[in-house]
Amino acid sequence: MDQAPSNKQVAALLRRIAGILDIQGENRFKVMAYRRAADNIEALPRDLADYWREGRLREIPGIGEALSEKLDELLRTGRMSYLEELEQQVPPGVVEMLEIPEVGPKTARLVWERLGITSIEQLREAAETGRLRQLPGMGAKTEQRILAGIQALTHRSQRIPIGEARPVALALLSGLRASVSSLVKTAVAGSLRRWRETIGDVDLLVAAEDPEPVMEAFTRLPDVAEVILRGSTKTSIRTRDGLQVDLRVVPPERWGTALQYFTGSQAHNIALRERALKRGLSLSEYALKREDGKEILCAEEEEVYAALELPWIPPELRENRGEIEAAEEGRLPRLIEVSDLEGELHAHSTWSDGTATIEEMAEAARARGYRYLVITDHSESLGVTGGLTVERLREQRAEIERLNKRWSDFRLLHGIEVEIRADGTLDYPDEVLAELDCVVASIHTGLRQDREQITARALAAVRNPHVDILGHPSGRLLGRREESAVDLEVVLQTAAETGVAMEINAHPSRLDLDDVHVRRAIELGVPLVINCDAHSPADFDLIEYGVATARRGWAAPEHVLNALPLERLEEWLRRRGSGG
DNA sequence: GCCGTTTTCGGCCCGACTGTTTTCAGTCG
Repeated sequence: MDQAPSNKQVAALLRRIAGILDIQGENRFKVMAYRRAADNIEALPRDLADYWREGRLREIPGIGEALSEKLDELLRTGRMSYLEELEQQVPPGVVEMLEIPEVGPKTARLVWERLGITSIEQLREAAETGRLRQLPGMGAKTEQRILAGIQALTHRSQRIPIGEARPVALALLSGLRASVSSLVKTAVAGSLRRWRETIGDVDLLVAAEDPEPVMEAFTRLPDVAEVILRGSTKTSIRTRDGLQVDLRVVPPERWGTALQYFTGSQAHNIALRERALKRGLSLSEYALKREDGKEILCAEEEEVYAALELPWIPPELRENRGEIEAAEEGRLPRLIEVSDLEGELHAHSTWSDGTATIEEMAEAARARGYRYLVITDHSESLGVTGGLTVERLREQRAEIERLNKRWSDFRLLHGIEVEIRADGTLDYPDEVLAELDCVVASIHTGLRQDREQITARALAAVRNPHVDILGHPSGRLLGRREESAVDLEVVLQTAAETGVAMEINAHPSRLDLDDVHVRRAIELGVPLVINCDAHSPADFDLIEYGVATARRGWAAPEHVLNALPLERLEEWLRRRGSGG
């Protein structure tokens, strides 16, 4: 085949196999093995084809003999005969039904075999005309649930960027705290607590002696549009803007096991429970249970990990990507924190498309305790942003020098976010870039170029001795625009040679680099910068999203340039040779 | 299907909620 399938595409094929096997009633552990392999392949920092070429497929967790042979066939020939064979056995429409919430493999198989239904549309008709209820175990309510599921599928609530989910979750929690006085503890759990870049549904956890008034208050919050299910300890609602929120209430003495469990990830929890079993313990959200049935209650999360002979593991690492092994061996990194940061290296002002003056931006940065700020307005060719001509750029430098006379505890540096043009050249000649303290090079246009072309552009910037940082390297906008076709592996390897830093753009619509490539960058020795790409003083608050992404990529302060004090940062910039 | 400081064979996380049930199966996370 001319182009190797993407990791996402391979994962989709494996999930398709899992779905068919599931419908056929295959061993559920076999089905799970395919799904787990799909998850692991999707989380790889490099193309599966790279591992294949290097003969390292079986080093990927969850890939054994059978799967490596199937993947080898796929990568060699572009086909997978096992899947083709399976697809002959179950109609595609039946597999599609698995996408419907409330419809699982048993239901899909039942309606197919007993009623000959082979599409979602036929399933809808059968539910509407009351034909489903003639099947064993199915009644009118199940028909309604399936119809609601099909409805939900058609305008399905996609995973939303964390930047949209987090404020909603925090608002619901504070609403709950305001209306119930008996809450002992509250927390955001699930993927939000792990700071995943997108959120499927929001998990909230409350410790209280009596769950009933909490449940009651929760379903009455003003933002609640629909109560999906209402139990004694678990309630799910949908907010007006379509976000599903699950609330669990637990007794305070069981808070530790509950918070651990509801934080996930599922893969991390499974690994932890397996570890518990090896120690003669069974772990659930309620307690650790010994073989004699005696419960060990954990009021704090630390106690859960301690019982399993592990140090506490930060939520951002809980993806079963080696964190349990690292914890066991005392190799957990000291993850970077917001308070480690000394400054910001990517900020705009009214000189281009920012909303605040350089002075206002500087004072805002200084008020946060930063020691430095690099002003990086847009370069000339990005016309819509009011990009700077060389002449304006030099006027800006004078302004920055003037402002710098005010502070002894803070310093403005003069930089640029220079456009990497569609032909791969930079927006300013080298001698202009050489005048600047710090150069961020970014791609904003021609993002749909093919892999070869756009990678060549990124490489040209990474190889330019005046460039210090590659800005938002993948170009993605979460929920709105896929990443460009750029070959990040090649870019990172080249950056490791030239010493150019990669940006972790903290804006929650970008989070670019993502966690997986942050970890790869660290592995290759590429320096990182966590930048807000601030266009206003309020944007500095977004830094927590960037720090969380860095933490998910196992970043420690020593991996991050803007954790350096000013003097050492300037030294680094001077050594880069862009200016200084 | 995978995997191995109890195993190369025999395990593989654990529980809530719902509906159609009179004891449990299916789905979800």
